[in-house]
Amino acid sequence: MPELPEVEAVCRRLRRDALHAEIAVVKILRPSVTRPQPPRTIEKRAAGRTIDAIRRRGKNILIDLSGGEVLHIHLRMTGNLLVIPDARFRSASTRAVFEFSDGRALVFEDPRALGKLWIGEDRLGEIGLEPLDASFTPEAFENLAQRSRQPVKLFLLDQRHVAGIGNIYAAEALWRAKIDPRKPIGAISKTRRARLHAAIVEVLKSAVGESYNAPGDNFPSDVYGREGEPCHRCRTVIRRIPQGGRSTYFCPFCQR
DNA sequence: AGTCACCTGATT
DNA sequence: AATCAGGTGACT
Repeated sequence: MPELPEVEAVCRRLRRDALHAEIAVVKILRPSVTRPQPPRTIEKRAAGRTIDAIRRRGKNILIDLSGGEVLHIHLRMTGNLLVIPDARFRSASTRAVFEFSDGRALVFEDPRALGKLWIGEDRLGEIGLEPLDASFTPEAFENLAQRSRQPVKLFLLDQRHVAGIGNIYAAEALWRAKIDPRKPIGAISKTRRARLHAAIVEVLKSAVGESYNAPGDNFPSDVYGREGEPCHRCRTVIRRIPQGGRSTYFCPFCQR
């Protein structure tokens, strides 16, 4: 599921469904998802508390509990968080259950079990700018960009610069801005970097709405996953290349 | 900047 | 059987 737009959609649904709920019992069904924190720590410290607020920072979900505790969740590749009407309806990929006192439950679903849950300690580290905040101005982006020599695609995936962009939206934003993903970001013209800034905001904003209405899998894509298919602008065949151990999709004609 | 590790499931 | 996957952290 999750890049910023999907994580934001999860947060909005949780605000709708889970706010003010009281957590009665917590069950970590797959201990590895809390590593290196012992599952018991979460089970004990979250039980009996009320959900006061849901926040998002990049792709991280922060759930404020009564008494000042904070539950942190990262969905990684295949995680999802949702409220189910009956705590007994969990599936084979349910990795943690937060049973509410009214019988409903907040469940952490994750087929691959790569996601992470922990309580307490803030591990956000050197997290970057929040791309949908007013603080993400063209100037703020320009200041980061002009002094980096990283290939622009890798720069966008690096959460220390801008938080929340992943493999799909990095590809989509670069396609929109007509930039070669391999080019060092510091070597791109100021004009094109401004176009990239705008493309990032546009792509993320439009995806937030879509993913709230269609929870799950549908993401809009002009290039991502379209290797061998024609570019929507110029009909050139979309290419796939490895970058940083992952696939980058781009149009070799438009993006130069 | 590349490679592996963490995991499972879908697809070739 | 091999490769790929919307992520990231620890290595080299």
